[in-house]
Amino acid sequence: MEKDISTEEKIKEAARKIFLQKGFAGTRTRDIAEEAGINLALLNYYYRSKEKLFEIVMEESLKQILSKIIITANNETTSLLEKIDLIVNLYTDVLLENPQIPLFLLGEIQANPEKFKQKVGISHLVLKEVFIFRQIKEHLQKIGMENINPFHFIINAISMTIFPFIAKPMLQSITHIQESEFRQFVEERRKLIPVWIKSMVRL
Amino acid sequence: MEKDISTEEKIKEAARKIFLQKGFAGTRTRDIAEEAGINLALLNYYYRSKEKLFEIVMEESLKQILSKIIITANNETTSLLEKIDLIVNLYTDVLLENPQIPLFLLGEIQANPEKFKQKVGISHLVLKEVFIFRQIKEHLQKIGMENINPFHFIINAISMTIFPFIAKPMLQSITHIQESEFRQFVEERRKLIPVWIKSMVRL
DNA sequence: TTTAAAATTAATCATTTGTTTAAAATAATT
DNA sequence: AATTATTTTAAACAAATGATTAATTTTAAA
Repeated sequence: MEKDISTEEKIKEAARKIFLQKGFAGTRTRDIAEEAGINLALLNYYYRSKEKLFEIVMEESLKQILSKIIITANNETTSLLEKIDLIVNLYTDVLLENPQIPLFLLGEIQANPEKFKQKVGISHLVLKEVFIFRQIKEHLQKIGMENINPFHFIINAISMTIFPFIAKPMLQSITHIQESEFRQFVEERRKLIPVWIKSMVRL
Repeated sequence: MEKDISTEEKIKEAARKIFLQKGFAGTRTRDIAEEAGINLALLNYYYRSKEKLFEIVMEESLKQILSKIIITANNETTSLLEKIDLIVNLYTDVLLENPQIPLFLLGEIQANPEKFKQKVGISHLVLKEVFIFRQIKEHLQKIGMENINPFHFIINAISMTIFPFIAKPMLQSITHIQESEFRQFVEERRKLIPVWIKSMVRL
């Protein structure tokens, strides 16, 4: 079936699985080797060090979670209305497939902020130039709410979409919720969040 | 000034500081000892093991973030309207003082779910018996939205309030946002979130 | 088929890290 | 003041862990 996958790839996938669950410090190279079904030395043979391997996983995860959304948010041809739908749906799709990514990324950055200062550093100004930012600003002026920071609504959409996935492990600890129930809950939110956001900005 | 603080307490406070930032696996007992300004052996002398010390920090953090909110949510004498205000304000207060708690707790649970299954395990049913749950349910019936899960609105309030703190390290990496700006942003949200929530449920 | 290169393995190394020990210093008790 | 209990310290231990080495096997090239 998936037998012709290279050793190199097998290691990266195993690393990804364990890094995402346990984080960098909580992961042992021996666990990665075992998960990948390879000899421990092959990890260093292909990737030099645990750190190098981690950086690859980290960068791919960052890309996975950011690239599409930034492109969508920056698209100048889609309206604010459709854009909200698109972003919520994009995140929901990615997170249903990779529910651990947000907690992994945010946790690693909190544990090691210096390491990421340069890596993902975008200037404060550049962020405000993302097109959706201007769209919200314009709309807020139209409805006489120009005094409110447009960033609030971006955070609202993202937080309501992502948070259930961040809280998932705790929710499962507290409530013993089933995977299917969780999925249904998220599918409901996929449709509800855009409605809520629109009501907030009177769209 | 704070010189008469006991060695035992010094260790716990140092442990708390480092555990919250680096997590259990990322923390070395030697770092705790150094932060506390004590001899390494004293850690084991007072707390037996790193694990025991960690459990204490963990439990206190859980209590810090959950106890007041649950009590508030379960109060039968405050209306839904004030309750929303209270919860958002309570969380904002706690998180401004301890911004790292959510990411710490959620990260540790994701890394080690089994450990917390029993520790914070409340039955699925019990959670639905928290009073605010019934209040939302009743209100939703009143406005003809009884088909929607009340839990959505609890998650909405919590996610919009907590998320900025969870995302703070990443926001700081990406945007180089100042501490004062962040604080102001959160203070704005303190007032806005209740308004948004109320508009969602037409209160 | 022979030879060179690449991939894999078992064993080992060096360092880190949680913990313990035994002695010394300090505080409390008689 | 003498004795006992408590606290603190420096040193060491044992296990864990990331990485390397040298030999072996497999694959590719000549």
